Amino acid sequence: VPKVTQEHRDARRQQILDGARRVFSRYGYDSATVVRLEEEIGLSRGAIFHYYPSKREIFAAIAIEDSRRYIDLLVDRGLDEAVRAMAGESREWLGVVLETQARLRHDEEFQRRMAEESAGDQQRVIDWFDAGRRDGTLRDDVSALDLGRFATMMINGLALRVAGGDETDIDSLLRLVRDAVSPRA
Amino acid sequence: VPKVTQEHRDARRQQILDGARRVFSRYGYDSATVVRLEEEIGLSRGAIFHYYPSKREIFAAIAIEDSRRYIDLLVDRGLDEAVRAMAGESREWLGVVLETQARLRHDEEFQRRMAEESAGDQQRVIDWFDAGRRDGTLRDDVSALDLGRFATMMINGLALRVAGGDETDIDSLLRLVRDAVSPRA
Amino acid sequence: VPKVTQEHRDARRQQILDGARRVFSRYGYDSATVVRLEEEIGLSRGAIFHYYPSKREIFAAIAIEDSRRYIDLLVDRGLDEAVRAMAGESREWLGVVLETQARLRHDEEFQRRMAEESAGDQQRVIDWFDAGRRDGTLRDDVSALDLGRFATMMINGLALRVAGGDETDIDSLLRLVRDAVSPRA
Amino acid sequence: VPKVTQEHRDARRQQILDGARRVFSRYGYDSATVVRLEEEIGLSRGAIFHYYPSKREIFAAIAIEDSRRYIDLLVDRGLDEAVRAMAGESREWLGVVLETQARLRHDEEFQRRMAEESAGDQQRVIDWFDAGRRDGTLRDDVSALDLGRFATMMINGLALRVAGGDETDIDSLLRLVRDAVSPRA
DNA sequence: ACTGGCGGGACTGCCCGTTAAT
DNA sequence: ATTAACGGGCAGTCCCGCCAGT
Repeated sequence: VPKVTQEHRDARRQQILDGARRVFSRYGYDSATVVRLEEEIGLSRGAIFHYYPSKREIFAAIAIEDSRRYIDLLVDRGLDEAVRAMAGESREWLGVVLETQARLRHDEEFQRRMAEESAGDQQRVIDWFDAGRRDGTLRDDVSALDLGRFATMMINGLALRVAGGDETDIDSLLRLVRDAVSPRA
Repeated sequence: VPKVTQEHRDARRQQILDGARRVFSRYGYDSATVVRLEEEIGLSRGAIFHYYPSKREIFAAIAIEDSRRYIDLLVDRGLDEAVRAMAGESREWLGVVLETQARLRHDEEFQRRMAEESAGDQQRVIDWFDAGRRDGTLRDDVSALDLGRFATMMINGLALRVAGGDETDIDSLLRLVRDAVSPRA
Repeated sequence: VPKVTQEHRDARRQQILDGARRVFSRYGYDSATVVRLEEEIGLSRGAIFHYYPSKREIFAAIAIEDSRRYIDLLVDRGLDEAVRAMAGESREWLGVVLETQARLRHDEEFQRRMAEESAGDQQRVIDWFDAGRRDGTLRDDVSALDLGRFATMMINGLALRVAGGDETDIDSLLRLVRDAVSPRA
Repeated sequence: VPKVTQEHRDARRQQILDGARRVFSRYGYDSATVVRLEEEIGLSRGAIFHYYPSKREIFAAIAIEDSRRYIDLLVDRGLDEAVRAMAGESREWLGVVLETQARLRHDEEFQRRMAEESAGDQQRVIDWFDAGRRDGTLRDDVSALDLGRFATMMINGLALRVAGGDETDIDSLLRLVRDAVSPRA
């Protein structure tokens, strides 16, 4: 009769996600073996698979959590702040962003999973860009959809840089990005 | 089929690289098993490992070949044309670009290998941007190095999009990129 | 079958060693494939490699176990009894003695492993011969070290014979050995 | 139209056997890969397999050659000289003696091959010991067969020592052996 | 709730011998 | 006679997930 609280369960799930995030980021999905997950998380195989049915599901949960966090950042604080925040972010998070892209490319099942889960999130991004176009802070000769695509490309490209360990002059970068999306003189 | 001409050997090596590129791009490095390589290349294990000592070396050879091709494109035809060409490029190539980034992040040995191999290539990119700044086609309030970084980020971000199968309005994208790197009015 | 007693684990380890000994002895180290180990031991790859990290380590464990047993025999019961016991021994044990010699010759890593492990055992043999020389049961015009070497050569040679399946008249052999090591008239 | 002499062919066969002996002795039968044979012999795969149908046959040829040489030594020069010569012999030869014993134990096909080939040789050894018994240089209370067995055991044991790289005081050893086989006072 | 023993599939790379070509 | 490309089998071992046991 174990009888544990919901809080305990939630804490365990978060413990698993946090440990797993570090491992996925450090080694990549395939080299993130279950043994490494056990070590980093501090729980046994059995416990981990008690909360999540498979390694893939653990990764999906992390991917969704982090993707949502990135969109919140953009919508709440704006592109400028979002880029700046990301550049200063932990390499763990960025590593997961990129690993997610890799899974999306190669794992159809995972692709479906994420499409379902993040449909609403995509819309929030487009809405945000649309609002910017209407209030004059963003150029309106390019569609909100294309602006969104551009922003995502930037972010992904940036993640690739930072996660790869390369130096980046964030101010120069922001100047270029701002000039790309601002209304033309 | 021994005592064969150098042409034959070169053709075989290219056959291996071309088949392997498709497999790496389609499945990712780890899921590109040797069985899949055999099937796609059309040669047996024995033949493949006769020409390359390991799967890793095959991948490295492809990565170097493709990286060089991407830089040639930029230097010879300009950023605009390069982006346009890439967007229309085969998903195989883009897949390898991204898979290369992933290996760079997780595989230190591979990282060293590539650093040695591509030292000169990096310089060519910076030189090209420097020339653009001096003849007034690129803005000069941002260093050539930072312009190069921005371009690489864009390219990588684009690769991520295209390889992921997403639609992209290339003209809108180019307008944004051009406005980012052009001299301010 | 987890959370199991220490007895269970010890029994499993012994089960692995006993099965493996038969296979190593029957086929030799290289031809003792993991499949054959699985069959003879009656456990899966997963189970076997759960207890020992590699085939080499399994062999080392057996070699150490058997080497110790042979020395105990000599020290406790004397050369005469030891030879007699060995000649009547299972071919498994003798096979391992010889396979150990082979590994020692070709596998430097294994050589180091065994040297560390059996340093003390070598001394026990020399001490035993030294005691024999002093109490007059062994000749004293040859050093204890050389007597020990002779005995080991005998034993190994005998192992080679018995393991090879050849008949041996053990009484004749013992007469020769006794006359070799006894004090001269 | 190659047109080579019989001398050329014989030289090639000897070249193969000599190189292969070194490799078999150094690495053991299984780890003596064909690549290593090629390197040490200085001929290509094709050439080697042109003269011998398989690796196994090369080894058998060496084993027979060396076994005959060892018996010649005993019969022509006596036990004392034979032991002394062996102890000073190249480790290559001794290595092959032991590797032969290993093959005999594990490879039935090889066992048959050698039995056929060396039937006459065994008889020569027994005859030699029988002669020694009759002319009084060897004890006659032990059969020639058992004396032969003892000698072979000693030789094999010695080979094991020397090939293993251990030091041996050959004079002490000879004293022990001589006292074992000489007529009792 | 949590542990860890265990099964069995799959991976890369090595190895021997054949054979087309010179 | 000699080369080396090539096929394909097989080796060790790692890895995920299941489930018996506490």
